[in-house]
Amino acid sequence: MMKNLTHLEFTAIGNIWKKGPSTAYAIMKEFSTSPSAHYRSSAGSIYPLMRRLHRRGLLTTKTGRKGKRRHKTFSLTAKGRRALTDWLSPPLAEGAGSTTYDPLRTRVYFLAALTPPDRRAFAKDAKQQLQAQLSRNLGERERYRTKGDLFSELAAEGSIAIMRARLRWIDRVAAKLS
Amino acid sequence: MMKNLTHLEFTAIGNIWKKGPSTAYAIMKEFSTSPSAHYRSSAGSIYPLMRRLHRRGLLTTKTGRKGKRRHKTFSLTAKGRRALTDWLSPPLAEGAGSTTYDPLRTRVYFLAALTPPDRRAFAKDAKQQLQAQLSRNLGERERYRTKGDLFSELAAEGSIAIMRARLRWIDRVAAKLS
DNA sequence: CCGCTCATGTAACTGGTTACATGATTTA
DNA sequence: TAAATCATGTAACCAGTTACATGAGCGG
Repeated sequence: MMKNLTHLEFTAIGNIWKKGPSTAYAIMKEFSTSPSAHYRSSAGSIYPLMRRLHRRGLLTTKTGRKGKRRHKTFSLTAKGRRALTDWLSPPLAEGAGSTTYDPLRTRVYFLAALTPPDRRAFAKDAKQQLQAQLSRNLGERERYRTKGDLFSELAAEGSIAIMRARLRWIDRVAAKLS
Repeated sequence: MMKNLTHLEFTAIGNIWKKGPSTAYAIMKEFSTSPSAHYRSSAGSIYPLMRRLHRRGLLTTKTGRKGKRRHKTFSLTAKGRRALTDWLSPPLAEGAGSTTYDPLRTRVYFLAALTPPDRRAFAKDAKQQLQAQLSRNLGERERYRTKGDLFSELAAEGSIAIMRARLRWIDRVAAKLS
């Protein structure tokens, strides 16, 4: 009955559930401050998305004013709430546990196309990027911890675990290159 | 000068470099047998993609025949080869080392929307999916090992490392839920 | 001879990107 | 008072999805 929403749509719904009634702008900001590159979404995607969810009956709108500035606040409907819990409940959509996309890994498949010194340069650069990202993720977890947001903290621990695994892996790759 | 190709385009180029001249069909099959959900591409994306790369001068075509059946074989040009090495060389495109998208992690952010028993059901299902995927990844590595394809084997080790990290993480999540 | 695989494509659609455009309010 | 932020949107574009369509060759 409820056909497949995109991951962006689910995340928007989830955000509204978590933070309460929000403007499209607030959702957009939330995405853009996320450490994951997947959620760097902009006005061009988020405003049509909110309209879509509204048309589908997952959100209600209320237009407010603050001085001369209007703003539209979106709230979850019962149907929207249900969409969220369905998304979180088994059976999880195929692919939820499947291999994630990793642009570094994809590159390693073709690393033989480089000369040995260039391969090492690749590994070095990759490692630096991973380390920089890891410290950002550690900061993110701290912020959630101090806010007392347990589930976001657990999620952030997920990214940390993955970043550490990728770091150890890239070290192994580098070791094989020398 | 060489503006951004998509990850799919780079992977197609990489495949041709690795396997030599290939038909669009062969590339398509290669993608569809990949364990990563990102490469489940189909005719509708791959044929236009190859044409695009050809128009851009990264590939050349040669039309052959086998009986009455025609097939177009694509080969890498020098420019295509250069696009591949550029893609693999530092500085790696921003985001190559950034946090990867993980549909399980995204869900955990909103897990508080479920009742405690449903949260545990989520974790259980997630774990099963991860385990199933992990064994597929182990098989993949074995296949590469026996073929003697070192870099693909290293790449496969990357997915294994990540899958294991996710498994340990989901266990920690499950532990926090009880 | 039936069904699968090889092989090539097209057409309609859709979600997301980039860039543009506007204007009010807040802050340095 | 200038710049940043809040807030809303549109328009052109593009890559990838789904579904359709065709036909040769091969193995059981």
